[in-house]
Amino acid sequence: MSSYEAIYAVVRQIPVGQVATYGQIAQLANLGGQARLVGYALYRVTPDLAVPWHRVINAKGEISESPFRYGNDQLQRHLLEQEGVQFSAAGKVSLATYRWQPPSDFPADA
DNA sequence: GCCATGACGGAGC
DNA sequence: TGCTCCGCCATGG
Repeated sequence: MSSYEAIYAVVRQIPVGQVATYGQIAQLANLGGQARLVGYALYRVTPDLAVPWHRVINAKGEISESPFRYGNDQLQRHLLEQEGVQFSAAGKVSLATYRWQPPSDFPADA
């Protein structure tokens, strides 16, 4: 059993065409902002969990590469582009445009 | 049970 | 504007 369940649950709430930052996920998952745990959780996520990990990026709107993941930054970018997310020339996402805005009554814990 | 590491974030220089 | 350092918590050896 892992405490990552909350993290996965939150990530699964991210709608198509939108993205969320690690810090945002951490907050929604009641981690208080411990983005590291989110990154670690996504690090050990597997396709079996059916978690849209590709919609989670860092606070800079960039995709963090992970050579150990089954999908590299190229795949993540590709998946996002398929969902309608546009990347800047620097390979960054406009958080101001695609950042997921969770409802005020988001069931982070309940 | 302790030590080291990790898809980050924010402040400081 | 860009880089570096510290902090936070959980997992793995």
